[in-house]
Amino acid sequence: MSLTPEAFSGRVLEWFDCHGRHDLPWQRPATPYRVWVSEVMLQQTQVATVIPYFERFMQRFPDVASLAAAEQDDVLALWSGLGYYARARNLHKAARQIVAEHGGELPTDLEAVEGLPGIGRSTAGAILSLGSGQCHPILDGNVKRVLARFYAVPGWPGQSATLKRLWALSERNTPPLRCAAYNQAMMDLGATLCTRSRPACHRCPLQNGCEAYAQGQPTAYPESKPKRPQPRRRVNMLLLENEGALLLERRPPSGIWGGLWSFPECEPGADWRAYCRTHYGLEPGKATEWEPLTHIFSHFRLEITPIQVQVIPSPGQVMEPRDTVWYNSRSMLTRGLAAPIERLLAKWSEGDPL
DNA sequence: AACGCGGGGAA
DNA sequence: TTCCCAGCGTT
Repeated sequence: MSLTPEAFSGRVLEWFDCHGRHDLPWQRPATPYRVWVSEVMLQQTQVATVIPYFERFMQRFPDVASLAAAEQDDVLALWSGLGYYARARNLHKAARQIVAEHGGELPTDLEAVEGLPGIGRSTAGAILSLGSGQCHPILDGNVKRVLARFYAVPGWPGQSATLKRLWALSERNTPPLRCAAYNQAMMDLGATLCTRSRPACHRCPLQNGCEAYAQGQPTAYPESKPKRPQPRRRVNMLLLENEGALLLERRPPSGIWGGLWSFPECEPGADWRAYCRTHYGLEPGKATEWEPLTHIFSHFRLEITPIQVQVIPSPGQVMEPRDTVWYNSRSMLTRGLAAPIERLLAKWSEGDPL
């Protein structure tokens, strides 16, 4: 015999008033724009990590108009280190779309919000409930976990049947009154008590009635994604150095580290000296191979072998038309950099004090 | 070393 | 419709 929706949301709201989070940066004030930016940052990232990024972002881009007017480089620069850079590209694209198609204000219609790049059903529901006082259900990772445990929902949320059930449960329990508080409460519950490992069931307002708890194994829900072996990829990164500066090149607009700045890459077996000449018009000289470093993605591991090469412009060769810049450790770089690239630059700067 | 996160786009 | 992609922090 499970709880009525009113009883479920009542318990959650009562808990929220005492133990929920009421002073997150995007809650004061909770405008649609601020909630939007925060929700996108929170899509793949935990609250503690997001907070400093959010503060910097709001300083630089306080509203839709300033974000829309910015260069993508400046947006990616503020996103450097957060990961999943498609989020930043979509945020920027959506801001321009809002200026072009919605008069510079976030639309207040659920379907219109959901139509913006980077915003799906859950993020749209969060923006309009937390930011505009409307009532819509949400289903982020925290809510999925709480509901999957309380109702012992089998399967993992990547399966369409499981996802459908979870959405139905979220819809059913979301109350028309205090909807924003309820949504925030469910996220807080999942983030602080009903955590992935070691949930604090003894403090949970939903303990009584929770089917996973009754079974004695709350962490069995939601089931985890079936995993497969991870392929390994190797790449050489060329740290081309000339007069105390390193060559950086912008990566293609989509894919890994899309739009970010990185080093020229070359296949492990390839002739990187010839590669320097033909693609960059640079004559390679003295070279040092660094210790490889491994960067882990969810679906593969990337083994990077950095090769530091002294280069001079080659008289006979011309650099191909490429999006490049010479990085000098004294110059402030306001461009997006992936985490391992940032580390390599730091390491290079240490070895090359100016 | 394994895990999880929300949405987009290709298959 | 179903996979596959992506980058960190946490455990």
